Amino acid sequence: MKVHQERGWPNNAEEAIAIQQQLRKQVITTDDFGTVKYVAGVDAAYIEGDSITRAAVVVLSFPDLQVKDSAIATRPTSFPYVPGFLSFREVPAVLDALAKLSIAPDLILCDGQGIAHPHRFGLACHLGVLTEIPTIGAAKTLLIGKHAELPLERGSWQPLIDNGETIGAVLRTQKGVKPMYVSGGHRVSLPSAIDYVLRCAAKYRLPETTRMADRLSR
DNA sequence: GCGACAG
DNA sequence: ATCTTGTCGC
Repeated sequence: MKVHQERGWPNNAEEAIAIQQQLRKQVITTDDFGTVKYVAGVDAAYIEGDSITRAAVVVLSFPDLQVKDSAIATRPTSFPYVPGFLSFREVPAVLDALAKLSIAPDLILCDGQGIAHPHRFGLACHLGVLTEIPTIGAAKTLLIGKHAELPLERGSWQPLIDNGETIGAVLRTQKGVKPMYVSGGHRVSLPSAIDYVLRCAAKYRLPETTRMADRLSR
C-alpha cells in the first residue's frame, strides 16, 4: 500500500514533545470509518542489542480473523526507549512494513497506548495520523490513569481516568485474565475501540492481530 | 524530593 | 523489548 514516507524525526525528547503537541491536533476522537473488512496488527522487536528494529504487520479478514497478508521491515533503531515516546522508536519500521502490504487494512490495532497517554498522543495516535488509517491502542500494561477494579468475566470494563478525564478503558478480554488497556488511536471512538479489541481477542487475552504480528516480528 | 514509567 | 529455569495451577 501507499505510505507517505517523508517525515521529520526528532533527535531528542524536546523535539519529540514539540512534534507530539503539533500532531495531536490532528487526532480524530470520533468514529470515522466504514465497513471493516481487514484488520491489521503491528508489533516490533529489537535485535543486535538495541541497534536494529524489526517491525511486523499482519492483515486479518474481519470478523473471521484469517491471515490474508503480512510484511516485515528492518531498519536501524531510530530512537531510544523513553516512556511516553515509544512511537518515535517503533513507527519508522512499522511504516516500512505497511508500505510492503498488498492489502491496505481498514483498521489497525497497536501494541501500545492511543489517547491514554501523558500528552494524549500514544503510539496508536501517531501511526494513525501519519497513515490516516483508523487505529486503536491496545496495551498490555498501564502507562497512565487510574481505574476501579473490574469483574472477572470476559467483556467487563472500567473507564481509565486521568485528571478527571476518561482517556480509555481497562478491558477484560477473557475470563480471569489480566485486563488490557484500550483507547482510541485515530478516527476511532472509545466504545468502538473496546468493541473491536473484544472481537479480535476471540480466544486469548491478546487480540489475534497482535499475536500474529508478535509471532512474525520474532 | 519520591515514585511511576506503553514496548 | 530482552535476558532466562523452574514452577504453580487448571
